[in-house]
Amino acid sequence: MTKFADLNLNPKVLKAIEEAGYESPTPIQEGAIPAALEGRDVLGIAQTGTGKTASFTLPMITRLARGRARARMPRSLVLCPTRELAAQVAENFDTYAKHVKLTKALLIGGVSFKEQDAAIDRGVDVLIATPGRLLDHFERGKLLLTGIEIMVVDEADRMLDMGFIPDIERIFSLTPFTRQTLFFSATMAPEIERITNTFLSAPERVEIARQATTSENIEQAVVLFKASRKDREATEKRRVLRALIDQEGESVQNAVIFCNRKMDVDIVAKSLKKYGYDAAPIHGDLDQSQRTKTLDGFRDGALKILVASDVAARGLDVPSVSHVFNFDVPGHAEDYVHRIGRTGRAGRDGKAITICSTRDEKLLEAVESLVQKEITRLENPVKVEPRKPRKTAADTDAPKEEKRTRSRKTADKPEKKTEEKVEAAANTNTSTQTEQKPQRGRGGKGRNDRRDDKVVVGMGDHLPSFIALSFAERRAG
DNA sequence: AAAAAAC
Repeated sequence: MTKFADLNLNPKVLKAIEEAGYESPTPIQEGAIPAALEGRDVLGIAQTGTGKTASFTLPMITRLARGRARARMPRSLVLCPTRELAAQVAENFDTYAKHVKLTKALLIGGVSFKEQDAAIDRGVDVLIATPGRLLDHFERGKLLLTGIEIMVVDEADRMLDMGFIPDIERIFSLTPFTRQTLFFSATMAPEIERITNTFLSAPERVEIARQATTSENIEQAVVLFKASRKDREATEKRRVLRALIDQEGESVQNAVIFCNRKMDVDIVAKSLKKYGYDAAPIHGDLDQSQRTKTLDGFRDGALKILVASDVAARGLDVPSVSHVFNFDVPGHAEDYVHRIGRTGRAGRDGKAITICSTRDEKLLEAVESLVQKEITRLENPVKVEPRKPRKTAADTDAPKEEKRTRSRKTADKPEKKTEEKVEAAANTNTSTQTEQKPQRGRGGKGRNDRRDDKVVVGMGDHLPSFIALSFAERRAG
């Protein structure tokens, strides 16, 4: 079996690898490192979790260990689709370059330019960046890409999904064509194929068998969920989620809960917190310091439940998670594979439970045909409640709160939008919660009096018809 | 129907 020691890496890099506790390269590393060390282009087809990052950082450090960077002329460039991924790559450089003198800068959005500018001015060997911020620096004339010796494109298929390909092409065109290019993608979509044909020359192609289906040690289940009433769908769905978490009990060491929308990420996280769960949200509308803080807390075990958008579905290096819950069935079946791949890593067992609303059954079919198996149906852990009186105070309250959320959303205060949404969502929750508890009588117009539907409360029978509709329906109609 | 990424 090949050892790192057989790979011609810089002895100082080997020492750091050893200290990190590694001895043998993964298949992608074994395939990519020798070619990269020879200065050849590499086309790596592999997913996260295969050791992809080290397959380019190790040879890069070895090659960059000689020579020094000049001001504003970085010697190498790594492009990543998300800020978190870029930060992870930077950490990887720190780990393996700790015995080598190497300077680096992390150029990502959401943080101030000042420190980034200063680092570039000093001169860096490695620039790790998301495309938007990199081009921003370039356009300010702060950066020259003509000194790039090695360029890495990480997670190219995700860049494609996110519409970054024009940016990537532009960045390629700003670097010398003599550069070495290391290009990584999980799939080879036609557009990716085109890019590699244009910008790579005689690459060493290293392909790691794709996890076409999901790993065997992940137990998968789905709960088919139907709301008792349209306007209570969101509330009841959150309730199903809590019941599922409770049902798993102690076996939930840590979990990621995925939602399809950022707003739901906020609402679900807020709601879980309210009910005493240790949960925090992460998505692209939260500011960067918050994102970093939350993710760090989750990594070191201080936070138990991460409620996430698909920002966390791919590429995020979250240590093995015991559970993944899909609050929504993902809109793209492939994302299902990425999401549940957050659990069952490194041979450990994991469990993935998906909540599927009636309207998402088509999406579930798509998922099942992709993973090529039928996902075990789980009984809805929330028992059907005895029929409730048709109208309660909460029923008239809740839509009012929603209405407020909506009008606030249109206010021109973009910087506070997210915060207000959460706040409004929390208000919605409050009324929701009340809804499930027995109502206290209120000036003789208590619950019992209303059972016969005789007493007029709030708007009484004169409910504008749109109020009874869900948000989605209002928007659609 | 969405998320991500620049200010």
